[in-house]
Amino acid sequence: MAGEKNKEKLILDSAVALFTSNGFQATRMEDVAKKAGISKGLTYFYYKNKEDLFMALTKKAFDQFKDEFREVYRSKGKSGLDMINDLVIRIPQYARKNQVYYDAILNFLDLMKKYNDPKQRVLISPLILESVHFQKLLEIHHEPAKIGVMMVSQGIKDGSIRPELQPEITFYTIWSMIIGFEKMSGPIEYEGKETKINPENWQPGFLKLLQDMLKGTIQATRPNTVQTSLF
Amino acid sequence: MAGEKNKEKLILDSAVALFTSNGFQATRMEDVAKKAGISKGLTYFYYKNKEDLFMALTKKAFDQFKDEFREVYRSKGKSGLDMINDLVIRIPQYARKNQVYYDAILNFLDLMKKYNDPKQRVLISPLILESVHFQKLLEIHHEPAKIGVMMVSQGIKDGSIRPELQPEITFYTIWSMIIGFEKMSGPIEYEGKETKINPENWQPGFLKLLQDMLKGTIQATRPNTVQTSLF
Amino acid sequence: MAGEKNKEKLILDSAVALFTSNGFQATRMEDVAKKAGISKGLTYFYYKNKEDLFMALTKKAFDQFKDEFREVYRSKGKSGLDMINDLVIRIPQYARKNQVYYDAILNFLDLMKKYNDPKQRVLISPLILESVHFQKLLEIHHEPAKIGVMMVSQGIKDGSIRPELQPEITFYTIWSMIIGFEKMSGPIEYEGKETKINPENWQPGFLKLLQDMLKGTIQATRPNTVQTSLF
Amino acid sequence: MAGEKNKEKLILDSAVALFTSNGFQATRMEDVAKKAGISKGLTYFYYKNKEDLFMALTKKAFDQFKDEFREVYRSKGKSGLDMINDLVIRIPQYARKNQVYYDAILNFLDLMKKYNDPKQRVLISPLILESVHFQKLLEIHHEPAKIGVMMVSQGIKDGSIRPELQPEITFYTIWSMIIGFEKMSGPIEYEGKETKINPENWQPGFLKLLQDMLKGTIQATRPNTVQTSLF
DNA sequence: AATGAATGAGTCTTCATTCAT
DNA sequence: TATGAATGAAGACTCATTCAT
Repeated sequence: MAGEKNKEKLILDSAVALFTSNGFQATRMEDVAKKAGISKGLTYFYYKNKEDLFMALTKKAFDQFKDEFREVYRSKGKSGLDMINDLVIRIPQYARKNQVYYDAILNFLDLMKKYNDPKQRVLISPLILESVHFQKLLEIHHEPAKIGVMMVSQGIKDGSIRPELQPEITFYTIWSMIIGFEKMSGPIEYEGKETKINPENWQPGFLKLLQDMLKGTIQATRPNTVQTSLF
Repeated sequence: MAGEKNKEKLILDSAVALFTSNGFQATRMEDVAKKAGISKGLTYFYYKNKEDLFMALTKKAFDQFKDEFREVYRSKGKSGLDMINDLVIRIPQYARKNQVYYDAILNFLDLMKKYNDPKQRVLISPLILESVHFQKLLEIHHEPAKIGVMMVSQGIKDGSIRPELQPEITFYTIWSMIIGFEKMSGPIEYEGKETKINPENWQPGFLKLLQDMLKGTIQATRPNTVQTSLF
Repeated sequence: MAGEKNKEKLILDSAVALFTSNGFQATRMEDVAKKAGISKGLTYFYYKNKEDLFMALTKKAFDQFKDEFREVYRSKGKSGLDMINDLVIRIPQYARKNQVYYDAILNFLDLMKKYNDPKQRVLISPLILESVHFQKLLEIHHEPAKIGVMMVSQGIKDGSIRPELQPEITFYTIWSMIIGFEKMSGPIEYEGKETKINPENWQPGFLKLLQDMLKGTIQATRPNTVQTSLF
Repeated sequence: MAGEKNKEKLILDSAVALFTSNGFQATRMEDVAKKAGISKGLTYFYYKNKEDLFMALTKKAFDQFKDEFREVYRSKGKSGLDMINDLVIRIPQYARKNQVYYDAILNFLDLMKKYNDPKQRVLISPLILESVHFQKLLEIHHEPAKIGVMMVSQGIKDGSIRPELQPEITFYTIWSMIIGFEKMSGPIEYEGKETKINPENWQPGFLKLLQDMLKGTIQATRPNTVQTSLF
C-alpha cells in the first residue's frame, strides 16, 4: 500500500481500509502502520493518537460530504426540489459506499450532542477535545447543511417548494429524515420481501412522502366535503 | 444499592447507572457488581458476559419503548395524528431521560444493519450473536413499530391523516424523522439561539412539517393557478 | 448417567468420562456433578476437593492395575516368562483402553518422585497430601509390582528366566521398559510406516529384546571364534 | 537477573528458573517478566503466549538433549556399548539436573501421542499447535534418537553389541528403558534401603540387565545341558 | 444428604503510547 | 523523519469451593 504519496495521507487511507473491515475499536495502530508500510512510531508523528487519527478521518468525511452537497447544488437546470431529491438518493448511496466516513459523521453528531451538554461533555475523551482536527470540525461541520439550506431556499424561489416553509428548519428536517432513513434500513431488511414494507418499496414511499411535505398536496382526502364547501 | 430485589434486576439497574455515567466501554463488570452489592462472579452467573448484559439491557429498552408506544396508543379520544404528535414529543423526551436505553435501541438498529448484510454480519461479536437476549430481540424489535403503524392506520380511518398514505411506509418514515430529529439536536444546540435555527424553534418547525406531510396541505403554492383551473 | 448406584461411584464414573474426553484441568467440578446427575455441592460431600477426587480415581486405577497383574499371575500352566510376556502385551492394552486410569498411575509415579525428595515435596499441593486416598495409595502402590516380582521369581524357579537374575531388580527393569515403551508410542507413530521403525515392528522387536534379556542368549555374536575355541 | 544478554534468552532463563521452583501452572507470566527484569508486555513481544514460551523451552530442551547424545557419540575410543552405557548414566543425571527441561521432553512425548491420534489431537491447545517452536519441534524431535541409533549401529560394527539386533528397534527399546528407569526412581526411593530393591542397587542392576540384553549372555543357566548337546 | 446461589482469588492478554537511537 | 523495542495500565472471565437452607 506504500508509495510516494505523502505519509500522512497514506496513514489515513490505511486507517480507513482497516476501520472499514474491522471497525475502529478492533483495528490496532500497529496494523494501520503496517498497512501504510511505515513504522508504528511514525504514525504517532503524524497523528497525536488514535482519536486524533479518527478525528482527521472525520474531518475528511465532512469534506467529502460537503462535496456531495456541492455537486448536487451545482448541477444545472435543477429545481430546488430536484436537488433535495438528488440528495436523498445520493446520501444513502454515499453512506453505503463510504461506510466508515458516514459512520464517522454520525459519530460526530453524537459527539456534538455530548459536547453541548455540560453534564455529558466530561464524558468525551480529552484526546478528542485536544485534537486539532476536532477543533477544525467544530468550525466546519455545518457547511454541508448550509448548502442544503441553500437548496431549500432555491426551491422556494423557483416554486418547487412551498413558499411558506422556513429554509433552515426545513432542511434540518430533511436531513433528519435522511439520517433516520439510513438507520432504519437494517430492521426493514429484516422484514423480508413479503411484508408490506420491504427494501424495495421503502425508498420510493419515503421519497414520495418527503415530496408531499415539501411541495404540499391538494387535499384530495375528502374531496366531497371540501368541494362541497365551495358552493 | 443492594436490596431484596432479585439479583438479576439488581445487576441490570447497576449496569444502567454505570453505563449512563461512564459509557459501556468504560464501565467494568467489577464495578457493576460492586454497585449492585454483589460479587463479580455472580454477575457472570446471571449474565454470560458483558455483551449479554448489554443485550439484556437492550431488551428492556425495547420493552419500555413499546410501553411508550402503547400508552400513546391507548389514550382515549385522540386521533391518529394526535397520537403521532404525542409520539414525536414523547420519544425525544424518553431519549433524554433514558439515554442509555435509547442509545441501546439505536445501537441495536445498527446491529440489525450489520446482521442483515452477510459481509458485515461477521463483524458482530459472537458473544452478541449467542446472547439469549439478542435472540429475543430479533423476535420483538418490531413491536413498537407495529403499534406505530396502527396509529397511522387509525389516523387514516379517523380522517386525521391523508387516506392515500400507506401505513407501514408512513410510519417508518415518521420513525426515521424522529430518530434523525434526535440525532440533529446536537449540532443545532451548537448553533446558538441567535441563528435562524435553534433549539427553540427546531421542534415546532419539525412538528409542523411532519403534520403537513401527514395531513396534506392545500397547495397554497400557486393557489390561483390551481383554483382557477377548476373553472 | 444417574441411577440407583451409590453416589460416590456415580461421581467417580462421571469424572472418568469427563477427564477422558477433556482432561483433568479442563473438566469442571460442575460438569462432573451434572453428568452424575447430582448437585455440585454433593460432589464436595463425597470428595473433599478436586484433587481428592483425582486421588480416589488414582486409587481405583491402582486397584484395577493390580487386578490385571493378578489375572496374569493366576493363569494356569504358564511359565514366569510367559506371564511377563502377557504383562507386556496387556499393560499397553490397558493403557490404551483406560487412558485416564493409566495416566493417573503415571502421574502418581511422578508424585512419588517429588514426595521422596524433600526439596520437591513442598511442590505437591497440600490438598493431595491431605487426601485420604493419597494416604491409602502410599500403602498400596507397590502391590502390582509385588505380583510382578513374584512372576519373575516364578520364572526363575521354572527355568524360563535366567537363574542369576535378582527378581526385584529384574521386575522393576521390566516395568521401566513397559512404561517407556508406552511413552515412545507417540513419536514412533509419527515416523510413519516406511521407516525402519514403525508401529508394526516396534512391539515384536521390543518383546524379543525383553525375552533375550530374561532368557539369556547364546553368544552367537562371534560364533566362529567361540565355537572354534571349543575345539 | 537482568543483564545485557538478549531479552529473548533472558525471558527463557527466567521461565526455566520459575518453572523449576513452582511448576508451569503455578508460575505467572508476570513473575517471569519480573524475574527477567523486564515488563510484562515485552514477554508477549517475544513469546506469543505462555504455551509458546513453554514450547520454546521444550525446543531448547531437545537441543540440549541432542548435545548430550552428541557428546557421548563423539567421545573417542569408546565402543557402541560403552556409549549406550554412558547414555544410561548421563540421561538420568541430566534429568535430575535439568528437571524442567527433562519434564518438557517427556511432556512433548505425551503431546506427540495425542498429536498422532485424531481423536486426541483436538485436546491439544491451539496455542501449542500454532506455536512456531512446536512446529520446529515436529521437525527435530527425532534427532537425539537418530544419534542413539548410530551408537547401536556402531556397537554392532565394533562387536560390542549383538550383530543380530536391529539398530532402530534396539535403540528405541533402550530409550524406553531409560525413560521408565527415570520414572521408577520415585517409588523405589520410597522402598527404603532395607528392601531388596533400593536406590543403591537399582541402577547397577538395571545396567547389568541392559548389557545382557545388548551383548547377549552365555547361557550359563544350564551349562550341562547345553554343553552336553555339543558333543 | 442435597441443593445451587454466591463468592473472589487468580491471570492471561491486549494495545495505545513512549522514547532511545 | 523514522524505527521498533519497551512499557504498563486495564479488564474480562473462570471455577473451585462454601454455605444457608
